Amino acid sequence: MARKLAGKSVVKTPDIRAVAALARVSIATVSRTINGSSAVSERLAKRVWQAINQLNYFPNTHARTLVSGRSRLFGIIVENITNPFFPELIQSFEEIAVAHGYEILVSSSNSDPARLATCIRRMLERKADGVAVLTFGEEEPLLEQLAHHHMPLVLAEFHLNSPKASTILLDYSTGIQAAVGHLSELGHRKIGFLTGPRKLHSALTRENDFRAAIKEAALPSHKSWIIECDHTLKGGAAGFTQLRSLPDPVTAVICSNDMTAIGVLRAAHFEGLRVPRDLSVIGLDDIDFAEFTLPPLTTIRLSRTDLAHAAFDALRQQVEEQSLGAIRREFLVTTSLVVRGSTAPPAWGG
Amino acid sequence: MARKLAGKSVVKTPDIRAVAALARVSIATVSRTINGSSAVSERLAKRVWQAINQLNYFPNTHARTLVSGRSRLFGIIVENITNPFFPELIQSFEEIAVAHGYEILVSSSNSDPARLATCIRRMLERKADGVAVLTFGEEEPLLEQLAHHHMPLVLAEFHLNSPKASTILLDYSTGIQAAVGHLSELGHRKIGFLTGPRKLHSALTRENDFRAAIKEAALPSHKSWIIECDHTLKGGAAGFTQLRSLPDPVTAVICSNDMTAIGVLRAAHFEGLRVPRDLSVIGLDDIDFAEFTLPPLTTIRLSRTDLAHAAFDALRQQVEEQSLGAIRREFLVTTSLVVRGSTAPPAWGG
DNA sequence: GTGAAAGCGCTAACAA
DNA sequence: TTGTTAGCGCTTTCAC
Repeated sequence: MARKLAGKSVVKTPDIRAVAALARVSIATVSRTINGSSAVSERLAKRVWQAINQLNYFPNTHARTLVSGRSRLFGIIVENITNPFFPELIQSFEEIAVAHGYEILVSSSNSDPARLATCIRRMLERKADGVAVLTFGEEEPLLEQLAHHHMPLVLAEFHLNSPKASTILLDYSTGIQAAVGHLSELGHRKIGFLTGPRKLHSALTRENDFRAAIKEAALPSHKSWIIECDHTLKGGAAGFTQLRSLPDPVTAVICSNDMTAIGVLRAAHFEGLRVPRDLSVIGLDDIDFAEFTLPPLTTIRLSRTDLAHAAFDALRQQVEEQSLGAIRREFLVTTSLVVRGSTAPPAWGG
Repeated sequence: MARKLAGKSVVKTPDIRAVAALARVSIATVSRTINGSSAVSERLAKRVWQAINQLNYFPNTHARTLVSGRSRLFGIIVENITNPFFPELIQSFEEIAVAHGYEILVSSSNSDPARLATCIRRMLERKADGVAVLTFGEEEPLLEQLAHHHMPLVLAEFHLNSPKASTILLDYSTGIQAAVGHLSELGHRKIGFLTGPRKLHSALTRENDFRAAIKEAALPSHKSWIIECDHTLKGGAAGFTQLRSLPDPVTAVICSNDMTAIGVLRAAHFEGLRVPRDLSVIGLDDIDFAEFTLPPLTTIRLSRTDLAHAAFDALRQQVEEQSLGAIRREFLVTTSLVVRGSTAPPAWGG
């Protein structure tokens, strides 16, 4: 039907039959040669590979998926592709996946349950072999749906009660403790915290780890020193303003992510405050930009490559491990402090 | 085989036959109802939809693709997902695509021909219905391969001689002229330009447009005022250093993209220069960050949503338009100047 | 070690 | 308007 178009015959892309014909073998032999699924004599294998190269043949993944039930497609759902942390994460995940012969389906939920529902539906329709849910969010009810379809899953910071779900544990406390320790050594006593949206697990965990670190360091704390922001640049700027209006301002602030911290840097500048002289600022993530802010941002590094690796490994184990039982269910990714230029001893107060 | 696992029978995801059986119609009727491909009586359609909902059925896209030859998959290849311009672009493209029932396959070439080859191969294997190549690059030879497979294509700034390829023209000159005009009005006479890698079409075009604008404004020009950078933060910083070492330094600089400009901002700060008092800086792209640099970046805006729309429309026309001939082959996306805080009259020289 | 043949779930041509 | 049926390109029994 599409073979003749305006009288000009169109070359059809070669299929397994064309290869078989050229190599003078059966299509089964071609399939076996490509997949290495069972032994093929060297003589025939050679002829097959020759034919494949000659025709520039590659298998139709859809046909393959249809019969084998495996798509070699991994989904990755992130919170917000517009926060540089996530592209960097996706980039790592893609590299690893492609190196292992997988393709990826990217979606961002934008912390919107309706959008997440669409994402999930798309993953289901495309028959992803597994999905990494790196939204750090509060949309668990929806995830039940994925689990219900027996979709291998890996979640950040959340346990789903499904035999096919594993969890990546994020150890923020190591990095946060280091940050509080660093500030304390510098002489700061009054340290604020700009959290992310509290509906996010990750934000809540970070906040709790901060509280614990403050307590452990025997530093004073005050309710008004912890302010809920939204992990965006604008949110950080707004948070700063709120922080400054306090009767008894802090001398240092730790932010739930780098975007927030960068927002603070900017707002501080506009209000005439010099960082770090008048205020020390620490971020969390260590996005590529962090090194290029003014001043360069001291931050708690959360490795994207570690996270991507953990996510991919978890998924692959679920999918490829037939020895059910030997599967690792929990993966740990840790954090560490990177000291740059946005922290210094307090100029006043202390 | 997978139906019995540890003695527990697993529910198979429903197929079209299950729906047909439940609705007491043929599978063809189910297919027709879903696709609206030909009229189905209301009575039966209602029964079908009921069955679909009851079973929570959705079609298997792979089977669909196999028989129809259409995957409803669009590829998008970008230059570097780590430059915030591209995630913002991908986000727009994804939104539009999903709204029209398409899925997207994201890849980044990193300006590496070998990687681009892999990307192309992946698009071909997954039988993308079309690919938007937004690498702004110099990898045309490879694209011939895509064109050769009759893959509908849309390219930025490059004409491919294929009946299935269309082009998005980027009008940088409007924005660049405005930038030069703005600087000139401010009193600047010596304006530098930090280009991107010259192997990129876009970088070369921007540079040429800059030269033309300078000429038109009757401003002086000097070979050493144009420096090749690489569109990264680090590259911008390096470019700045080079610019400062000139015997007769410029008072303003336009950068080929925002990343470069942000790198300049940072390097200038470290060398003790104040922007914009000592140096005016203009970027290009207007990434989300541009508003949050110190000072906020004056920049030439290139709309991601416009670009994404153009790319999607171009692709969709190629794929869905059967009336060959009525297809638009060229799309135009324009640029404009956004004045913020990184430009001011020159303090000295002028 | 190799080939023949039965589908995977769906669309579309053809019949009724 | 509806149903029957032939594949789409591939993997995987099952014979040989």
